Amino acid sequence: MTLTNNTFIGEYAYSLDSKGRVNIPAKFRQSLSDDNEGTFVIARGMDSCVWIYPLIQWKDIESNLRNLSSLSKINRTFVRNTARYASPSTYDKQGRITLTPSLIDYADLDKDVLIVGMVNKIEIWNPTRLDETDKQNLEIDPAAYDELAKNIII
Amino acid sequence: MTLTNNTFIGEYAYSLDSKGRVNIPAKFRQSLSDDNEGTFVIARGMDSCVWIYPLIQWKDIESNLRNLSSLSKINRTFVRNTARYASPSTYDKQGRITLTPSLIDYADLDKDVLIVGMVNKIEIWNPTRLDETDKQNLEIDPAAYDELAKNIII
DNA sequence: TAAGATTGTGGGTAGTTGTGGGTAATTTCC
DNA sequence: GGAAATTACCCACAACTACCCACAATCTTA
Repeated sequence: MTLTNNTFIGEYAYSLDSKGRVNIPAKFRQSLSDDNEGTFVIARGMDSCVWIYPLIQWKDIESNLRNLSSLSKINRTFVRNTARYASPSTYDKQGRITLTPSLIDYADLDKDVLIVGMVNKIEIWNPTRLDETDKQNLEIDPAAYDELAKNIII
Repeated sequence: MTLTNNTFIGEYAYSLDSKGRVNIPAKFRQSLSDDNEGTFVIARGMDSCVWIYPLIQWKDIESNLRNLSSLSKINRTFVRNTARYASPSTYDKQGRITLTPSLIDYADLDKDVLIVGMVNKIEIWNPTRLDETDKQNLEIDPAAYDELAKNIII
């Protein structure tokens, strides 16, 4: 049973093989709508993890970047930082995508990885790094949560 | 897998040979639409790097430059600086374009170069120069940066 | 419960890609 | 006009990547 198209929830323990491939959980693949042509775009996450977008979602980001004039320095920096670490990856017959060495290095990925559904995108983590990040986040400012509460009903 | 036509993302470590040739990453060449006839226009970047446009994109820029009245001094300067160092370059059977000595000098390129996809164009960097530029950009106004990011949901 | 289908993981192979260098054609300069 | 330098085109090879097949474990279905 899939929820909405291009929507990803849940957590999976998978493995990264010697060729830099990770399987995308079957449930996630089923959720990916056909117009993505089996393609994701992998990029640097804002935490030390890999972000995986459905292709059409990335195209949206891309068209926004396209409208930023390179005359302005801040625009150039923003476009560069966003586009630089991104690359498309179509899954193979087995449902795996290939990560770039640069991203594997950035997210400090080893054999065992954790795949996390983030609703509109997917995260790939080194389990240890995620633990650490979780612990740090316990110290999150309660006031920040209150602020967030204004924007979302759960 | 290619994204949209004439769209370039990702980062590649390539090398500039003794004849001033650099390979254009295969993914970038595949993204180049046929009406470009395998031709790019190389120009001075606004940072210390080389900018590479698909031919048809450059033609667009040309027509924009055409509309800048030469009555204004800044227009004249801008048009001159943009047009002056630009030159077309068709890639060879191996997928390489030849850079002009003047541009190699401007971007301070050595053997090892970094090729960066900037969505609508390509940048070629001396890796050391890019590092330096990255560091300088940390001093960029965070508020302005956030403002940009706010409009693009990533 | 048993048979069949699906899913995650590993590895082999053929084609592609990046890089170096050689030779012929073209241009530049005296 | 001819020599020197530059440029454009071609070939070769090593490294890498995409694609294919195989198999075990799990889930589905009758």
